[in-house]
Amino acid sequence: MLHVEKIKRPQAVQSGGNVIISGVRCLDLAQTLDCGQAFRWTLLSDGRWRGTAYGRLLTVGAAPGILTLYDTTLAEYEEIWRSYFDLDRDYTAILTAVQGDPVLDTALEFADGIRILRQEPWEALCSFIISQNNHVPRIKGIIERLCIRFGRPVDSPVPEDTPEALRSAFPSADDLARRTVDELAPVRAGFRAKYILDAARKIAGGQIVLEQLFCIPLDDARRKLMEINGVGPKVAECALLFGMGRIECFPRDVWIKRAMELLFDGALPEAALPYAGIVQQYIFHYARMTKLKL
DNA sequence: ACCCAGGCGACGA
DNA sequence: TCGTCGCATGGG
Repeated sequence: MLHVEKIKRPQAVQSGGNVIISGVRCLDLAQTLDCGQAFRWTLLSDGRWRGTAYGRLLTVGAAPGILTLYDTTLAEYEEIWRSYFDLDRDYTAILTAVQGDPVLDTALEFADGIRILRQEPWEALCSFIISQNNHVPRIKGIIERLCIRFGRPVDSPVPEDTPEALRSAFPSADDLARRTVDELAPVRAGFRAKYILDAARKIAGGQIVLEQLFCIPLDDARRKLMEINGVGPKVAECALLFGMGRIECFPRDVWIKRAMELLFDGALPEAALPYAGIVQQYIFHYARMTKLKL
């Protein structure tokens, strides 16, 4: 007997030069692109967002249940953006699974449109090396200057009004490995410059292969990343969560430490543990939005 | 002007 | 192993 199948997977169609994706749930672009997980997206005056990832420039807009990717193709959607926006993961099911704790539920109301983007591993690692002891606006500035100075031009058509920084891809580890601390000075990364170079060199030299860290045991992956000077437990956790799809990772920055102490008595609810990384981002966003103080 | 930030490494006890 | 301190810089 026939029955109407519930649409679980988003459906994408080409419409003129754009790709329109329907059946997209739990995606708020402002929350997702400006919640401190990625640093290369900007809000345009018309309400759309523009950013650069995987060497491509993208302009994206959203309506309830609909995501529109402008000036791109279904092929590029399948190659990059479907995974980037984590569209094959059922966030509704995750929200349902972790609900039940009154405090966590409050955080979820602030943040239930956040998705964990699947960023490039090297970009995530390098970005979170830069993030240490730093404010989000300044992290963005450093990454902008790094991309402008050392990144290669994006492999996409670039609209006229595009900010300079988005015209360049994130510089590869290979390209950065050849630079010196002095050459990085204009980026104004401070004491982090030497950390960026050590990371770039260990990856360019093959001592660390980021693609291997997607599926090996977590503690092995953590140890490997922490071979880099300037990568400790927090940065390693961020690289694994945001760059290598390890959603059980739980980076503890100052905001999360405050929230855990103040709101959760030190530990997440049991039901949240398999999705700790996603829940972490909900809590991070909630804590910052409410200026949570001890 | 001042505080502090999606921390980490070095150092001493 | 654990607490403390300096680090470069600049946004709010």
